[in-house]
Amino acid sequence: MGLKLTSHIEDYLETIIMLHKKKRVVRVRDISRKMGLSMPSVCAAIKVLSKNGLVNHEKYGYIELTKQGENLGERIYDSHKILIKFLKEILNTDFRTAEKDACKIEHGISGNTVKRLIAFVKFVETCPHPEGADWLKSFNYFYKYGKRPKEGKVRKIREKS
Amino acid sequence: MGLKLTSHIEDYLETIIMLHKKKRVVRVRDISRKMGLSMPSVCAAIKVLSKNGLVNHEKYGYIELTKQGENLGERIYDSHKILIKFLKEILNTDFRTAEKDACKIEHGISGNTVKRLIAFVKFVETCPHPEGADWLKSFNYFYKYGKRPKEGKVRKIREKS
DNA sequence: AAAGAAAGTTAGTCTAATCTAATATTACTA
DNA sequence: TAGTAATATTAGATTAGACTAACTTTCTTT
Repeated sequence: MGLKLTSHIEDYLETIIMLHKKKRVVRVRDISRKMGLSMPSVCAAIKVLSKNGLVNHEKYGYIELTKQGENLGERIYDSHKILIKFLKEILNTDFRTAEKDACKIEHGISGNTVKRLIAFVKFVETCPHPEGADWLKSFNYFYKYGKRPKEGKVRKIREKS
Repeated sequence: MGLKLTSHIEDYLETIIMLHKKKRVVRVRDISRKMGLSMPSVCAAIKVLSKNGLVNHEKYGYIELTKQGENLGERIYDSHKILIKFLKEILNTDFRTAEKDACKIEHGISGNTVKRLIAFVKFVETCPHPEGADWLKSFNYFYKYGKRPKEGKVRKIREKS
């Protein structure tokens, strides 16, 4: 099972998955707009995806995901989502930064690391309240003031930059 | 302050910083070996770094970092270290995976996210023992068994794959 | 100090990913 | 349904980053 895609090509696949979830039908133009790339660039990428059996596409038609393409795309998209979650909900970075960073990070990261990250996010989310308050709130306090909150000290801390 | 480097060029700079810490003197061959790239590739990269005022290099000579190159390189290297720390010590991935993943992740990640990650790692490390045992051990238990350990249940869990 | 080995450079090629301009097809609308 | 607008494709250029082969310089060893 070779199938070596570049991270750029994976980006296209991920975008197709995302569009597919919303639109049911995906065209070159949609991808082009979403990714901010020219249509010829998209065309070229589609050809590569097609050659690798990840999409079906006949000239001037819609772009359909094959089963394989859907599987791989979902996997990539899952990494994306977990990263976003980690960046936004745990590190508490702002939305735009999280999106930008996730895109940079997600490719090439090993499956195992993603698995661990997923577990980690779950672990943190289900964390009991060890310090008399929510664990994540404690982190935000820590980030802001450089020290841990005293028992019962944490209220709401909104700090996004 | 423009100075737009590609992530590949940043990789070279980071390698130079790392070598510099150990060897005091850095040559093309060292970089080539460390990165597993040909010497001509390194030469080309050095030219770019040189044009951007990050290294001084005269033909057939050693490669010296300028002040600016050192500053930027250190910054990049710091991100690298914090990522490694997060991957290895918190997510508990094995050494090789951590190194590989850190390389993929580190470029393009925003300064703010790195700052938050640094704080996060510190926060976790200084975590009191809320569950009757070390927090990270609890995570490893959670990763392995999919549920939180009961009070006083966590011993050593070595699980690296 | 001369010869051979190691390191560094130059020249030229290749691939991936982008673009613009031009052309072709399909869709809309008057 | 004919004409225009939107979409898609092809052709061709550019850039970055890598390579090999060939050449030059420096180092080492006898």
